[in-house]
Amino acid sequence: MDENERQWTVGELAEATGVTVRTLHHYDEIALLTPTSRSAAGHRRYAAADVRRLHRIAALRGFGFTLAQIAGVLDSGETDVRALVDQQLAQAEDRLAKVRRLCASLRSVALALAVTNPSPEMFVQLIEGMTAMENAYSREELEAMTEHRRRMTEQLTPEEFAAMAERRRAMFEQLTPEQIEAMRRARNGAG
Amino acid sequence: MDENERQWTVGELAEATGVTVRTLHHYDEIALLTPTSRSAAGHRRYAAADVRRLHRIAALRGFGFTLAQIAGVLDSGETDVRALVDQQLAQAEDRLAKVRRLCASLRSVALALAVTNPSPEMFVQLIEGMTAMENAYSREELEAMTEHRRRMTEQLTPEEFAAMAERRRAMFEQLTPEQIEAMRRARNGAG
DNA sequence: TTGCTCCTCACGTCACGTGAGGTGGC
DNA sequence: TTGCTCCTCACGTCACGTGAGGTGGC
Repeated sequence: MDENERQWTVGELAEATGVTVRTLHHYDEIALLTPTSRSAAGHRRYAAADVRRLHRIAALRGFGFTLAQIAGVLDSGETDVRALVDQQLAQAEDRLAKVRRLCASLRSVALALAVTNPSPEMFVQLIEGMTAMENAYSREELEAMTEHRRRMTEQLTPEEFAAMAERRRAMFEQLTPEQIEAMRRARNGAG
Repeated sequence: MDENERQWTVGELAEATGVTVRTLHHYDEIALLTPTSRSAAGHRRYAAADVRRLHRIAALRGFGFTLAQIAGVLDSGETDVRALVDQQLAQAEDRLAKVRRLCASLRSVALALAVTNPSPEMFVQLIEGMTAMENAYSREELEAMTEHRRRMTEQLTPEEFAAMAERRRAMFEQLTPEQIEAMRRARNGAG
């Protein structure tokens, strides 16, 4: 609009907003944020309108939207924002549940490792044992999900099965009952 | 070991364990899980030992480890598992906090959208407003993090600044005080 | 002989990171 | 003239997904 309007170079804009220069190049490449003009030498010149658009992009990114979704919202007026948010929320809550379980599992493993520093083999057996425990403690999930594990177990020879059980027992024997209880609580509690 | 030992083809193993055939191909490519033998025609033949290794891989993946880390744990005996778990836990707790905030934000946006179905422009302004609110409600973070936003605001002309404030005001005017309060609680509550 | 499974390339995904090699403005 | 910033390729990331085109065993 105004010839005297303040302009930004990529570097200036990057520094001012905290994104990288490469990110601005990328947004230009995919036509999400194209600078209003270029200098004679081909350098990008961002105007105030571009800066505002970048702010919007950053805000929407903070809400977990993909760049394609953001482009849709910013450029086409026909986006069903309600469906978009609902879908995004469902995804986020799904991830939340997963990350919670992961944290609980890792915390209980860390707890076990705080008292012993096992060899990698023992560590792997601890993880396997916990994975088995997890399955044992959510029956419905186990039923519903698959019979994979059981089928796999059936396919093992009795000798293999016994060896597996023995390794697992040996692992848990190293822990005190209190530790095992703590692990269980960590797993089932505020997941 | 035993010539009569049960063997699996890729398809059988995939079906039995719930991973895809492509995943098994991938694990073979990166030498994470190489079938014990191949048939005359070059078909992969997995033995019981391979199946056990796949189980271990799956268990470790469930704990969020990368394939490279898993290879390290399974193949080299020198891995510092304690450091590995601590690092993984720190990462997971970080993600947990982020996903929690994201969920809270999305829930409050969904709440606002439950009463009105705004145009994409209004929606973007709502998001921007919430981002601003978020910053307003965690002073220390704002101080600590950067002055980016403030610098950006300073770079706007007074007219632009006023227009921004006006748009934001118009957006919030559409909401009842109760809705705004609920949004605040959603943001600050069980984050 | 017909299916179904198996094989090996090889490009695509998502949002950039990271050089490589060269040019322009103060 | 020296730096610093800018430019455009173009490959790499991570864990596979998805065809493409062809072969092998029941």
